[in-house]
Amino acid sequence: MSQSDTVQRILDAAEVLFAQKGFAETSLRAITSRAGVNLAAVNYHFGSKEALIQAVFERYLTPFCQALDAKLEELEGETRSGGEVPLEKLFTVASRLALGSHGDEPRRAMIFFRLSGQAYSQPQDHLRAWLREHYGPVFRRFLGLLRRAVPDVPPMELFWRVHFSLGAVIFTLSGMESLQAISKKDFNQSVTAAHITQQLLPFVVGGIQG
Amino acid sequence: MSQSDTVQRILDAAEVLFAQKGFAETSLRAITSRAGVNLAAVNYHFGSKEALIQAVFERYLTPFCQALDAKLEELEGETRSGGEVPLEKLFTVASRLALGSHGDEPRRAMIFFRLSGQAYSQPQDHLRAWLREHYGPVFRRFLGLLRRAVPDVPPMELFWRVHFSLGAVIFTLSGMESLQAISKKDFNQSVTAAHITQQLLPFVVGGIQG
DNA sequence: TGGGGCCTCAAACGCTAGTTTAAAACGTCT
DNA sequence: AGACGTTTTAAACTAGCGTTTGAGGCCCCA
Repeated sequence: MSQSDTVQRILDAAEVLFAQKGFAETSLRAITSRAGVNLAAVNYHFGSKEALIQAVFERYLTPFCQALDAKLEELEGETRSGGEVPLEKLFTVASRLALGSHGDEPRRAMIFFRLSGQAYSQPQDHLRAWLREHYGPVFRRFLGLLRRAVPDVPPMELFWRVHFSLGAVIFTLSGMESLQAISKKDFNQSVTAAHITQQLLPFVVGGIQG
Repeated sequence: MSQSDTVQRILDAAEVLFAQKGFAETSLRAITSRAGVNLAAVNYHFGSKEALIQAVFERYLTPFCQALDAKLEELEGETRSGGEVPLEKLFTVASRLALGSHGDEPRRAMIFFRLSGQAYSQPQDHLRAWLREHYGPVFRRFLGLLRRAVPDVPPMELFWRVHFSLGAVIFTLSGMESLQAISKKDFNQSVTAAHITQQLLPFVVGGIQG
C-alpha cells in the first residue's frame, strides 16, 4: 500500500463519516477502521484531527472553486461586450459545477453539502476562518456578477438574500436523506440531487428577486 | 433552592450552551457548572443527557406550537367564510409568534434557532423523530393553509419550497453572530432579529411563489 | 548485502466524558 | 422532636477520546 493510498483512504472514510455523524461524533478510530488503516496513520499523515477536517474540505473545494472561478471569469468576459449574466444562468452554472465537477456521481456533492452544514452550525471557528480566507475571492466574484444581474435589489438586501439561498441549499441537501423518505411516502416519488436542484432554481431566483 | 429551581437553572444553562457549542461539544460539567448545581443533578432530574436535550426543546416548542396552533385555527375560521389567507400574513403570523411568544426578549428565539440548526445537521435521530411526532400536526396545519394560499404551485413543489424556506430561516439565524460581524463591516449597520425576519419575508414569499 | 528513509503497527498515555453510588442535608408532617 | 421521602453532594467508575511512542517492516540505492 503506497502512501498516497493510505491518505486517500483516510480522506474517503472521513468525508463520509463526518457528513454522516458530524465532526465531534466521528472518532479517529471509526475513520481508520473504515479506511482499513492503522489508528496512528491520521496523526502521522495529517498531524491532527483538526488538520484532517481541513484536508477533507480542501480536497473537495479546490477543484470546485477553480472550475467555478474559471467559468465566472468566462462569463465576465462575455459581459464586458455589453449586457449582464441573467440570474438563472449564474445559478445554473454554479449548481452544474457543484454537482458535476468531480467526475464521479453527484453523491460526492451530497456528502459535501452535508459536510458544509456541519461546518456551519458547529463551532469549527478555525474551519470557517480558513474557508473564508481560501475561498473568499471566488465568492466575491460570484457576488459581483449577481449584483449586476439584479441591479434593482439594494446591496444589503442582496447580501442577506444570498445567505438565505445558501441556507436553503445547504439545509435541504444536508437533510436530504430524511426528506427523501418523507417525499417518497407523501408523493410516491424518489428524489435525486439533480431533481432537487431543479426545484431549487425557481425558488432561489424568485427569492433573490423578492 | 427548590426542585423546580434546579431544573430551570439546568434548562437555562443547557439552552445557551447547546446553542453556542452544539450538543456533543457541551459537557454536563459545563452545564451544571454554569447553572451552579451539582453534576449529578442532570442525571437525577432528567435521567440522561439525551433526555435533557429533549427537555430543552420541549420547554421552548410547546408554548410556541400551542400559540401557533391557536392562531392558525383562528385563521382557518376566517377562511371558512370565503377567501384564503394571503402568503405574507401566514409568514408574518408565524414569525411574530416565533419571536414574541416567550414574553422575554427575542434573544431566546435566536438561541432556539441556533439549537434547531444543531438538531438538524447533527445526527440526533431520536430528537428528529420526537419533534416530528410531537409537533407534526401543527406543521401540517400550516402546510394546509399554505397550499390554499398558493393553489397554482403543485403540492410537491410546495413541499420542497417550504423546506427551502425553513433552511433559509434556520441557517441564517443559526449563523447570525458571524453574519452580523460581516454585515456590520460591509454595510456599517448592526442587525437585530426583527430586522432579519423583515428581510426574510420578501425572500420567502418570492421563493414560494417561484 | 546492508544501511537509511518512509511508513505501519500494537500498545500505551493522559484526559475528559456520561453515569452511578452512598452518604449527608433538607423539608415536611405526625 | 423524630422519622421519612426528596434532593444535593463529593467521589468514584467505566468507557472512549486524540495523541504519542518505539519497535518493526518495507523498499530503494549504493
